[in-house]
Amino acid sequence: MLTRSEEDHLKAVYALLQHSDQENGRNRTASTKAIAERLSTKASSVTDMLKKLAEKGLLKHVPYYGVKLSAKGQAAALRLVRKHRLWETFLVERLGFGWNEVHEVAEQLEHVSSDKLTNSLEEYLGHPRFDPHGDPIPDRDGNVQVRSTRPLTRCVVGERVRLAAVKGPNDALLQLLDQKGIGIGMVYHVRSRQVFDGSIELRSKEGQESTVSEQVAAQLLVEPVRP
Amino acid sequence: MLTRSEEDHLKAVYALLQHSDQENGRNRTASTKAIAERLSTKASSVTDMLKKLAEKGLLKHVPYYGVKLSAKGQAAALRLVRKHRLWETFLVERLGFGWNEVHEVAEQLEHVSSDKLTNSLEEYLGHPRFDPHGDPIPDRDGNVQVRSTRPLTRCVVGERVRLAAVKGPNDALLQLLDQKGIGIGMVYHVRSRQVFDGSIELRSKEGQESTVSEQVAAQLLVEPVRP
DNA sequence: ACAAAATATTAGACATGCCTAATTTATTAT
DNA sequence: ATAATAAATTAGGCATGTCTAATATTTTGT
Ligand SMILES: [Mn+2]
Ligand SMILES: [Mn+2]
Ligand SMILES: [Mn+2]
Ligand SMILES: [Mn+2]
Repeated sequence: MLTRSEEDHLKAVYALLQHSDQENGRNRTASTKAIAERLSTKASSVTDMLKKLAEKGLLKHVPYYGVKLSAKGQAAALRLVRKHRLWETFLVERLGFGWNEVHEVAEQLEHVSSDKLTNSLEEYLGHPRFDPHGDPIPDRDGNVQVRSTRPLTRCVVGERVRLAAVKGPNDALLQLLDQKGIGIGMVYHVRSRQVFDGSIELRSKEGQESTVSEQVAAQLLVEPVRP
Repeated sequence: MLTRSEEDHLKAVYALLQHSDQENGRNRTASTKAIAERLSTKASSVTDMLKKLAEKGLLKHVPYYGVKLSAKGQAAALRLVRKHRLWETFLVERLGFGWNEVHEVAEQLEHVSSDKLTNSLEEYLGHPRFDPHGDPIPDRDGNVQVRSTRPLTRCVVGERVRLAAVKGPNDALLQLLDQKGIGIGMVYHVRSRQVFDGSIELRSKEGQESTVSEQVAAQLLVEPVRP
């Protein structure tokens, strides 16, 4: 049985390792400071918790270097991520929450422990594979759908892409996207890219034109359109 | 902001006061020992918590006598009861849980704090007025439906009654009722009552006959059938 | 290569919530 | 009315999770 704080620490480590895996090479390690920032605590508190989790065999801690998850820790983190994203999906799909309103509540709901609940919820939602922000929902065995996405900033003019996910589901960013009518799953034609500020002009399949700044484009993860 | 433990203590006090109000006269008080039993803790821990809650103005604590809820405490308890019963309803109605499987999970879910979540859930469920055990769900202002129910043991032969609620939703009891096909809302004709053991024979509107022991009958709360 | 800066850990403290054992107060039985 | 019993509180202790300040180690900049 893990406490709420233990679970949150594991999830933070998992998220940071995901990020660094994607940006730098494989096999990076999560830093104490980054974990503390993500959880709004202090580095010293994180060190304490890392020692505790290492003793429980959930992660490997090399003092002054950082941590990696053990198989057990990875599994626990994935179970939490699974619950978080299933609840987010429930809140948006069934209760009519906006995709920018779900994070805090899911942050609480994810800690409810009942396998029957988690699996029933998944079934009730029709086994969704992605959450409202486009992030993949791990299945009950901890398998995560892998997709080859890249930021919209890496696209060239003329490409057709589908918006797969939003990187840092920040509240203000999600509201901006709502206003522009930009949403997960939509397909866009990259019309132009300004040299001056890096802003990008998009046109949806339905003919809707939108311009996004470079800052926004960097947060939009797109995937190639199949056909 | 109340902690989980504070909330659970308030709810225990509320439940005990409800019980004693119904059985004895009005204005009874909840005892330290009863609270401890209900929460599976020790009396000394309860005393600590009662002092804390009294300082916060949530209840009135007269040492060596017992506690009553203040208006603030009553409101907080009712919010918790509301969430508990809404979640139980969700689990049964939407996720297909059995009515004997919901308590533990609802015990966790009730502590998730988000008014938007609670109210959306209520609306999603179609503003249910009773939970799967027949207990009334307080509305967002803390109003609770009052019904005049009595245990089946107080009925006389020949009466027609509707099963309104199950008193102590004990797991084994609920399973027994499931097996006999007895459920909330069903209307029964009281056919006979044995002098020897107090067992009662019932016949449902649909013609299904069931016999229940006195022990079971004492837990079945019934209300008069409207005509 | 070294000093300065950044990052991490340790030491020591505090709040919370729980426990056991000892003590106080209330209830009950004779 | 008093003694025995039950219930409640207090005292003292422990685990958890957090903090600040002091110290250790690594990384960075020149
Ligand atoms: Mn969380
Ligand atoms: Mn998400
Ligand atoms: Mn609870
Ligand atoms: Mn119930």
